[in-house]
Amino acid sequence: MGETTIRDIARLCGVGVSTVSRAINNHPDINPTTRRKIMEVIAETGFVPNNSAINLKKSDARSIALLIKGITNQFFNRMIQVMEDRAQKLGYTTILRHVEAREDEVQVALQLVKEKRLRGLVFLGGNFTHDEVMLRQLKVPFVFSTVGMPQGEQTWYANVAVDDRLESEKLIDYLIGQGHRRIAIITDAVSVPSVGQLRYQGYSDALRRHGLTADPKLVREVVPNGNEHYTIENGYEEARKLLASDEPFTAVFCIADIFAIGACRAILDAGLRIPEDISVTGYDGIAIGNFYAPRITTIVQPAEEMAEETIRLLFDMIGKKGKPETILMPAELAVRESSGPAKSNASQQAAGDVASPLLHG
Amino acid sequence: MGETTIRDIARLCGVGVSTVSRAINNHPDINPTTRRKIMEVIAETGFVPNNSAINLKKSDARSIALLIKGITNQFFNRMIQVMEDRAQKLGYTTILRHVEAREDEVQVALQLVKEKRLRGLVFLGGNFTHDEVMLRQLKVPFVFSTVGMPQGEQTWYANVAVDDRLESEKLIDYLIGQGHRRIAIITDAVSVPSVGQLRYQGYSDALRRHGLTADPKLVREVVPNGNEHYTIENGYEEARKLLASDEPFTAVFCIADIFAIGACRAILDAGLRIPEDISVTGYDGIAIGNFYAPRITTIVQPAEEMAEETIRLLFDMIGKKGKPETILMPAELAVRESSGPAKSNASQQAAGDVASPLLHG
DNA sequence: TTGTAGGCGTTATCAG
DNA sequence: CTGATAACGCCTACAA
Repeated sequence: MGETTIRDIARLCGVGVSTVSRAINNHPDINPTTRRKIMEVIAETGFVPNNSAINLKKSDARSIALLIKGITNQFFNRMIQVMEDRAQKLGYTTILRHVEAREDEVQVALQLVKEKRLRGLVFLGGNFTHDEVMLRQLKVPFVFSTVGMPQGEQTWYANVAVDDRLESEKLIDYLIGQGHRRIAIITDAVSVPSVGQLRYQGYSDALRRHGLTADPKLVREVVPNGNEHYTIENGYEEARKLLASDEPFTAVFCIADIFAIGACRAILDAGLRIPEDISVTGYDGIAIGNFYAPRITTIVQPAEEMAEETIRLLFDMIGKKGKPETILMPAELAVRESSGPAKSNASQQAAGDVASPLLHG
Repeated sequence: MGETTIRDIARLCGVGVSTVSRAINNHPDINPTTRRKIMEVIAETGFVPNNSAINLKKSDARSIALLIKGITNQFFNRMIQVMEDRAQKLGYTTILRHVEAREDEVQVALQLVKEKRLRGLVFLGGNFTHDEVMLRQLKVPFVFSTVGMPQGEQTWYANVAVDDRLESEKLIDYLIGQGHRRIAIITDAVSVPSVGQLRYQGYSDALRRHGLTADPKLVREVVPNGNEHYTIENGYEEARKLLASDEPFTAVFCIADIFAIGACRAILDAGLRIPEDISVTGYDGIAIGNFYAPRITTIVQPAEEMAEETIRLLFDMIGKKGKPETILMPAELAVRESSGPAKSNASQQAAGDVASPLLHG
């Protein structure tokens, strides 16, 4: 026997299928008694309508989807809440879809739009190098949010993000202001368009502006292990290598808080102090960064505001009122406990000596 | 114009729909030339088959679903990887579905089974108090994994979990062995069936066994803020209240690592040292616990093994070879930096004095 | 090797 | 108010 269908219910109640359908969907023109009776049978039977059939039939779903890349990115949680709330107020249903690292989000989007008859969608996170041909095939409005984009570059699609490059510069400016000159960076691939690249550029720009230059020996790219780049372990590992290289530095800029936490642990494991020996800074403003010991100095992205702008932009486009815009939101430098003034050269040398035995042991 | 369909492609290629279908699904009996031509047109057009229609049609999908409750639970990531891998090796497709805190996972399961013609499913996390009537309506095999269940209680459905009660006892035994007598607990609702309850019972049992008694003033239940209980913030808040109460204690058992991290921060903020003044322990064994400063002493659940057992059990049931079993896996007590010997009563008092000004200030 | 037709479960239209 | 019936887009016998 296959699953129970709406016809079984109809037969059981001695009514037509359309009547059952009306009962299920709260249609107005149906006898309350009939309705009650049908609902009773449905409850008894445990009948559940087949979603595929519903989707297939429906032409207008009044729903949007949120495609989330990077399940572990705690930063998105708050944004999702806000977006769902706003969409609901506009009478829309929100479909959440987590996209695995190996999946292509545009491909997923294409499928989902067909399957669920979406009115629009939001890409949360992920790379921003997309196959334009595929993207063009998306016939509904969409917004890239929190994805980042090359500074100044104009795109034909909507984009809400923090100016990664600028904010990184802000952070490096602060470190330089604290007397740091040898500043390391732990980042994601700098050679492919990504937030990693943008944040690296900001770092590099800021150094140059101050007459300094990015020392390749202080630039560490995490090696993708498995399919998730942004892990504590990766941050730990790169910081460890940095320390083991004996290259002197007084601060390390991690392009994600999650890296910063790993880096902190590596530094502590090497017997060094934060921030007295080495300052550590992150980027993102995730919750845990403010609970770590020491609390992580970072760039806090305005999650709620970004979520609101994203939804506003999307619905402007859905309502034909708006065109794709690029919106750059301001972020905030939160100076906390993991950073401070650079130590003098002399003591820096001493710290290196202390660390060495541990590192090579 | 509606979306392109398989018929449009057929017309464009001057062939029948079944030929297109065959091309798409890699059927053997089709002329390679025809096939290539069709694929070309599909690529040009950007045609994507409608999933709803496919699901509706299919009677056998050879797929299972993983229903994940608690998006933030990093502990699940590794388990999911393993499960997907094993299922794939068995020729099955895995569908991942994140269940929001407010959603009922059984309801979601019921829908999904119909929609996707699932062969079986796994519930990852969530409460274990389920509507048995609804659960019975699930006509495919399913396994609750990492959900926990009352000790010794036999269920009619399959279950893979760590013996939460026993493992908690183990942890408390260790603390008592370290000389701790006043041990606080930060837990989730103890009055509803949940891992929070089980772990609380283990705590309480262990104390009793040692002739101690659980002091209600040292039992803190997190207050659900929003819909996610397991947050760092909640751990922080309860620890803060505990400290503010001036009730003396030398250790705190947090029933989740995520609480432990919050608790650590609260203790450090109060000017106390870990573990010299207060020992902190967690439960779960999530990655970040081992990178926190101090590293968190905890119960490490065997993620991989649990995942394997879950899949084995599920497929035994799918293949009619097996019946629902309850499998309790052993977990490991990882003693790390956040716990140590209890301090003597005298110095404990002193610490209280130090902390007071900060707490009441 | 290819095309035609029927049906998957639901909703909407249109008569009764 | 209620009940047939035709789509929705795809797959799969079955026929050619």
